[in-house]
Amino acid sequence: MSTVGKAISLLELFTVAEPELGLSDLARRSGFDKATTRRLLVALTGHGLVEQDAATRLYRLGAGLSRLARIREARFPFLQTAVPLVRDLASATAETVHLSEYGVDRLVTVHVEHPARANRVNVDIGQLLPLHSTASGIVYLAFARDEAVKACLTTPLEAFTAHTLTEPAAIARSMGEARERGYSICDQGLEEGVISVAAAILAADGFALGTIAVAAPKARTTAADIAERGLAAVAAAREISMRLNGDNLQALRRQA
Amino acid sequence: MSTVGKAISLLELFTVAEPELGLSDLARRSGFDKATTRRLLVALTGHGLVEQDAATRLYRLGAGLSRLARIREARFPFLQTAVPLVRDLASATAETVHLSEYGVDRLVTVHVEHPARANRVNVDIGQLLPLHSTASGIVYLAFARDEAVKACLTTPLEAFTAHTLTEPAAIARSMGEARERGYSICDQGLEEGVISVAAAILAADGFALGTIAVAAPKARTTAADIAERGLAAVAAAREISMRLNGDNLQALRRQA
DNA sequence: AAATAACGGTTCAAATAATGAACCACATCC
DNA sequence: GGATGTGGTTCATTATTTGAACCGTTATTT
Repeated sequence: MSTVGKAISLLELFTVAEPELGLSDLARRSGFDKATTRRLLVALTGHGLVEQDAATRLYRLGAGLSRLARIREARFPFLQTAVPLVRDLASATAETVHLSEYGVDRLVTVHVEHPARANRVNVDIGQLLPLHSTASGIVYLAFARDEAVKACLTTPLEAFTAHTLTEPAAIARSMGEARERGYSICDQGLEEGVISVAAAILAADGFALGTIAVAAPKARTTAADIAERGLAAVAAAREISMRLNGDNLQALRRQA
Repeated sequence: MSTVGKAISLLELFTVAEPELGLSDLARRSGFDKATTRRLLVALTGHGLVEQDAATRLYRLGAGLSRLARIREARFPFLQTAVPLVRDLASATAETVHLSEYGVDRLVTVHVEHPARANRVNVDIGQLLPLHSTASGIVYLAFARDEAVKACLTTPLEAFTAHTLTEPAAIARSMGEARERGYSICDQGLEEGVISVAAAILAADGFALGTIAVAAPKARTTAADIAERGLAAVAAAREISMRLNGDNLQALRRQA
């Protein structure tokens, strides 16, 4: 792995659940030597991608990341555009709604709205979603470039639950259904007792760039709920796509 | 420079004004060899910090940055907390209001609200503000740790305009005034014809972590405007500080 | 339409930067 | 007091990065 890759993999150790980590901890988790880990952290800190708490000596992600993310957002106002519609969908469904964006053969959760009820599906910001075992992933693949689909289906697929589809053929079938319906359904593919629907958000070229998904406890979800949420997700995704691409008709080419 | 530093300095070439750059361009601006530049870009792309447009082959900042920035925000909800108050201050003053956060001996502009009028001060997201020649910088220093102040005042200070203060003693005086008033005033320190006021946002330890500033064309700004904006900025900064630190009284220790 | 220049991307011997075992100093904890 | 945990540092050894020269394409220019 390149030195740069190592440095970035240090950044990836920080999560919502554990946003601050010590040097030894980082070294242990990354598998790098303590000296190496520290040198990388110093380099990252020097550019503001990591900060060190003056008192606790713990490391955390730095302000430079906010800066870079905002520059990206200025070019690509994905969050800005999508968040209001995620909120609307969340209040309409009273279930967890999460927004993801494609990045390096996975989907990256960039926003989440949780309903104000105790029994709900919990999704963390920053969580990484595999493509083959989530509603978001399936619908993403359904509207993705062939290369991306091929790349996904030719690697061995992990089974997270007894329900996870790992056969390329089965996944292709799911994708086909999603393409027809406009939304995907994933029944406990990543976690037992969770059922999700998702719709694809399209870039100007007509290919998916991200997804919007509704996740709910299976116990209280009926077939009618699924259909209703699916259609609502499609409407939200379509609206986000249109706002992103300035009503460009090409955006709907594949979804039509 | 470490390889990691080089990779990050590539990220820093992207701005709001130029969010997409080609390989040769990046190599030229960074001063790295084309082969090196590309290897770094590949490493960054492999982790989602950079994306390459499939059609134009241009590079841009990647979705992974949004992810990391959101994880940071979850720990440190600076933007989430501050943006509404930035908006309020912008509509109250009808001038440009910008929010910055400290990062590696500069302030990083993380949010901006522009008034809906043609003649205004324009600030870009991601813009880096020097500490000695901006209202934000002065008030930051006024409430910063001694080390940070020392680090700033012991390096040679650039004069951006004829009005820029570059004497450590003059800057220390400005800082003192800012500490007394609660807000700083910077009269054309960075750009001719622009006058700004700023107030410090404090962390739980009582030291500044960022600033909120109002910037306006000097031509239409009276002494009364300055005082009014200053007090409004202080109120906004104090509110943000309190919300961030959960009404923790310690937050006001130094501002009291 | 041929020539030129600029683009993105690749190669491999040479040069340079990264590595990690052993080492502090300090803080708990038993 | 001894054992184990931190964060941080050193420097000979080692592995990675480097960049001139290369290729194939795609605009410009003549």
